[in-house]
Amino acid sequence: MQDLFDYFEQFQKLTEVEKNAISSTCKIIEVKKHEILEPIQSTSKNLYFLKSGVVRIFYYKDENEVTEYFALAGDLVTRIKSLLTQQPSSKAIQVLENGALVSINAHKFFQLFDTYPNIERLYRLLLESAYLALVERIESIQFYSAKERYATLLNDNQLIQKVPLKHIASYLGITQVSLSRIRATFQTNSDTK
Amino acid sequence: MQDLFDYFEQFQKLTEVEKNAISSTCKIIEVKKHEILEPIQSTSKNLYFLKSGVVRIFYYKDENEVTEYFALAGDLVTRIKSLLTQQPSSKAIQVLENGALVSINAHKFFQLFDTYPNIERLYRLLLESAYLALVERIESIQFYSAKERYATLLNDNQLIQKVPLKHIASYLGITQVSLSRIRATFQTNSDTK
DNA sequence: CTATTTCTTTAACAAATGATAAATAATGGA
DNA sequence: TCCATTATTTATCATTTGTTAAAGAAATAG
Repeated sequence: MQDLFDYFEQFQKLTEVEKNAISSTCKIIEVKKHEILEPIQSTSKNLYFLKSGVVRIFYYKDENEVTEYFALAGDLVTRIKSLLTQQPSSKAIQVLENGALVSINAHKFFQLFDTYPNIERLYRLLLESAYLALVERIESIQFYSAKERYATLLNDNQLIQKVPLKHIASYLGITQVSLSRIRATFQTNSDTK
Repeated sequence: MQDLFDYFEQFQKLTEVEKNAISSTCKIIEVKKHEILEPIQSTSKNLYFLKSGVVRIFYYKDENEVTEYFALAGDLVTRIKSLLTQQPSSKAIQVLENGALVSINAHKFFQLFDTYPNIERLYRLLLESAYLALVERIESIQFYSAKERYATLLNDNQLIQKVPLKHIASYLGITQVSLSRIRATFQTNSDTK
């Protein structure tokens, strides 16, 4: 669990008591490639912290899978809307590479807030950080071409090596064919446009 | 200030003491059409709650204005990245229709968190709500055509009547010419696709 | 190791959007 | 009210992305 606390403490310093309280809401689970960690239509009960491996969140739009989010080691993974509303989710969490994650019982974790304001603060800071990341993602989606977004992914991420390109395509909001075309232009001409 | 508290109490019930504490961080200001409330390159010090009028957040991408967000009465307005990082913002807040807003001093407001965990909770719940709205916006941007998004704006919003179409176009991530074309198809044929 | 399935690329054509220019329409200030 | 400015639409052509189909490459199960 140390890696989880290292991550948390980038946001908020925690006492041993607080860490123990958090530990009591967590368990470590191993996951295997292709496994559906949380299926579509289930109601989310957990937050996950990815220790190793790769997972994604995806959903269907008109028969087609759309990947909404990729997580690598050190990332948090949640179907947050379902978690907060306790409604069934239209999204699923799937494992793309074998790994291990910390599963945090959200109900128990949220209950800690009344006793430990510092844990609520940690959570608040995590949310702020996630919020900022989303704002940047919106700018990237809305105001950059697919080619520019792919170029950014190439720089930012080890993702390209680890996940099927069809998932990358839907994550970028384009078809796989279109992504192939874009990739082809990167072979010869390494502009970004 | 009552409308602000009505809004807040949808998220978290507040005591009189807490409301007074919040009031001490606020002032009401009147704003006029075209006024730049916070210019580009300034560092954001305030959160705003719009009592009346219309404002937008915009920035420049390659000489072109891009509208990121519209706020109507009852909405919160923040350049959140700058507010949280205290770095100069690449974005500006501009008034589109005369109105009034509650300006909340962020530094003072955040300081209340140590004394009033309930106010931090309120803020946390506001963040959660804003986060969910962003997730939905991403889905809307990434997986619906400009035409579908415009149709949604038509239904959801009084915005269309109140703000110049060029701002709507950049908000939708398309050119004004393209929006004009889309609007033309709505005259004859009221499909959405 | 081979066969089958899945993934990725390529091609050809269609549809949507962008860029530029010009024509109308609407708005705001003197 | 009239003029000047700004906003919106229309037209034309270029570019990007989508769709469908098929071929080639890679991964996986038996």
